[in-house]
Amino acid sequence: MARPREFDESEVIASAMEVFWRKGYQGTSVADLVEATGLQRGSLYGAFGDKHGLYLTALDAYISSALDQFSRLRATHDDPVDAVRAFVRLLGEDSKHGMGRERSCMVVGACNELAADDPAARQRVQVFLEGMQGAMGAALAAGQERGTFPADRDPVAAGLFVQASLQGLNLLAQSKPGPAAIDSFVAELLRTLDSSP
Amino acid sequence: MARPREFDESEVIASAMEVFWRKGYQGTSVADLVEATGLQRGSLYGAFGDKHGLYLTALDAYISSALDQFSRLRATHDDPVDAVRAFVRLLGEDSKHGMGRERSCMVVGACNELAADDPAARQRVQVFLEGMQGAMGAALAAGQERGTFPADRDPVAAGLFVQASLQGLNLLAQSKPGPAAIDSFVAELLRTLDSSP
DNA sequence: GAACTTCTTGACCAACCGTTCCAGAACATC
DNA sequence: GATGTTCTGGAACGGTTGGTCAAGAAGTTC
Repeated sequence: MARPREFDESEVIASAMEVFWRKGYQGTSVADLVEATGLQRGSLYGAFGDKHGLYLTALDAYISSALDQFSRLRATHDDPVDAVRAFVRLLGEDSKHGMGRERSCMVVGACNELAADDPAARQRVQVFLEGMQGAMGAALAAGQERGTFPADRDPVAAGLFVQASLQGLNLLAQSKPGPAAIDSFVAELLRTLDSSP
Repeated sequence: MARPREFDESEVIASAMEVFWRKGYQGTSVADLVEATGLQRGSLYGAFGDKHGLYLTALDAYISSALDQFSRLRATHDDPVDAVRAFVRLLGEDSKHGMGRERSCMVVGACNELAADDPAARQRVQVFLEGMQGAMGAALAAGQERGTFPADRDPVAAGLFVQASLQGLNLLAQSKPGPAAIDSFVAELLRTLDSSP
């Protein structure tokens, strides 16, 4: 044994995630990371390998926190379909708050920037998609048993649809068309949860 | 008058658009552009100012070609709602073809990469959004008069929703979950065009 | 407290970035 | 064919990039 680390690894990851989230992978320089985390280059490279490794670690943290967020909503809502609704509303509010600044989805950023050429990043995107769609599909299926989601719909397809459609919020949030557009989008998306085929 | 240009400007823009579309703004180096366009740096800078200017030009070309694409569909379909359906199907097929390679929406890329810090790019994104949503809203409103779109729905809100939701295709295309997921998404999105509130 | 291991720090590096510049080529005009 | 203007090609530039490295600091173990 020898000298222990002076930093809290999870705090460093959180700081790095914040920067990568806001500026993207290519838009973030190592100097940015040094400033954001408070660590020097040597420590950063010693702990995470390189910039790419740190990005993947930050992306993992983002993904599991996003999945946790939905799990918590399921736990605090009796009706699983209400949990889905709450999730959609929550992301809509987030989009309005950040309004064009940093509030988009980090996974979408990873997808557009890296997924084509970077298998490791693409695998993370897939984990996120499958996890989110699985959780949503399960919630809607549970809703069917409770009678709160139309019995004649396919819960898996609906879960996939909701999850994918939510990406439209990125476009609306970052192009700043105003909160009304976001509210309209959220309302239309919620509407699809109530209608039968 | 003096020596005329040896290149076709619109061909150069098309080549540049292709590269920017595939690799993003920051992911594209001037060397890439030299290779793709066949022009040398001097000519490139002489004709378009700088990398940023060339990008904006390429983005403009992409946007007007996308708007044209929908216009053509309107012209070739009697029922305006069918034109919307055809557009959705077309983008779905595109997503399957490119499968994770280059086929995402260039505007979404611009949005994620530049819109936050670059007013000129953000303005382009807004033009695209408003143009697309306006065209879709108009088509759906025309459908209402023809009786092919439910009279009790808001065509503007529905147009915005379809347009924004289509961005979900980027996620599905680039994370390669397979053609079945894309078909499922397209089917669900088309379904929303038929159901009343 | 001596020895050993690991962490931290910051200077340093080669490679690449976007951009500039200029000499020479190519055309239009007269 | 001389003149003037623009375009082309490629060398060159300073700045930034991601990544390395060595020396000293800080613990842990015995």
